[in-house]
Parts: sequence; structure tokens; C-alpha cells
Amino acid sequence: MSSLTTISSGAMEESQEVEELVDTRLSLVIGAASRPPPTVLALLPATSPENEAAARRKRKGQENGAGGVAATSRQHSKRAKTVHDSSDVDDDDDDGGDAARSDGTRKKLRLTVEQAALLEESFRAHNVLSHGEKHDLARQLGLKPRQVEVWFQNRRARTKLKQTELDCELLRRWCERLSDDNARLRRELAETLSSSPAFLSRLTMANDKAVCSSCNKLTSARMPA
DNA sequence: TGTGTCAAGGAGCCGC
DNA sequence: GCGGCTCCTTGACACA
Repeated sequence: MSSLTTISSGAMEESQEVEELVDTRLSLVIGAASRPPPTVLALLPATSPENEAAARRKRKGQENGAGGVAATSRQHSKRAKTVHDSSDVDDDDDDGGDAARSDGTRKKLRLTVEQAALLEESFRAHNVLSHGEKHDLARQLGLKPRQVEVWFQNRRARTKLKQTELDCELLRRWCERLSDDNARLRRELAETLSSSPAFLSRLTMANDKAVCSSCNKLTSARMPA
């Protein structure tokens, strides 16, 4: 008798390794029960334009050395714009907000409870402001439009950070669960195989595989071309 | 005094 | 080319 128990081709079309079959097929069954939450799935591609842009920036930053950013004509034009931006706040002269002090240091603006509450409320309504909304809100709050804009930008960043933390946690739990399931199924399979040779034959037959009689492992039944 | 939080500055990207 | 966005960083401030 050969060391390989050859089994004829079965009905299954797939020609994956049986071990793969055990790993993936069974995991998929588990997967159906322990699928990652939608938010995590949405996160998985990790190739959103934003992420890619960030990665590009990071790479570029590294190329230019930590912190040292090459001065390009683009930067110069942007700098000019930024200067304009901070003064775009045409309206609302200095209300003490972020005004620089005479010694060059800047005074930190602390929003009042009322201001923060109103900002939160409008953020919940919609997290991006139109030009008009920004100015209206600024007038209501007695702040500069630029300050309202900055608050929304920072608020969006905080929201995103929170969501990322949440997704990481969900992903971590999902991985743990998959590992547990995988280990359990491996145990169950080993038990089944050792207690039921007939089952093993059916399994291998279905996948055109053979069982090595010495090590009991599954291998391809086909001869190399 | 060390640390966390948060408003603001600045660079770079993208869409119009 | 401009405006608005994100990301990263900085600096002021509160608090243990």
C-alpha cells in the first residue's frame, strides 16, 4: 500500500489546500457570526483619500527631515494666504480673543460654558458650517468668524479621534474573538478527524486530496506536471 | 512641576 | 489662484 491514500476528484470546484479550507472556510462560517462592526469595516480599506494624503504628507515630511519643511513657492503663496486668513476676520475687531500680547505671547481664549454649549448644539445640527452660518454664529457668540471656524475644525478632529479609538477597540475585540473561534474549531476538527476516519475520507474526497498515512496530514493527490 | 486639554498657527491637498 | 479642509504642532492654561 502506498503511503498516500489517493482519493478521486470530488464535486468541489475549489482547489485550495485542505488546510486552507479548514482555516478559511471554517473561519468564514465563524466570520458570519463574528463579523467586524460596520464602522470597523468602513475603516479597513485604510486607503481613503484623506489617509493617503496624510501618508503622503508624512512621507514628504520625513524626506524633508523631521520638522524641517522645504520652502517652496507653493508654501510662500500659502503663507501669504494664511496671513490674509487670520485677518479675514475683517469684522469684529479685537475682542480680546486670540490677540497677541505686547510681549509677543498669545493669550489663550477660553470659551464660556454658554459659548461652548451653543457651538456644540450647532455642531450636532451639522458639523460643517456655511459661510453665513459661521458669521451668524460668531455674531451670536461675540467671537470672530475665524474663531468659530477653528472651533469647528478642532471639534471635527476630536470627533474623528474618538471614532478612531472606538474602532480600534472594536477591531481588537473582533480579532480576539476570531482567534478564540479559530482555536476552538481547530480543536474540534482534530477531535473529529481522530475519531472518524470516514469523515476524513469524505472531506478529502470532496477536495481531491490525499491523506498521508504516516503523518495523517492532507496533501494534494495530483501528481506534479 | 509634569501632564492633559484646547485654541490657534502653519503646511499641504483638493475642488472649483 | 483661492477657499476650505485635514493633519500636525505649538503655546497657554488648568489641575493633580
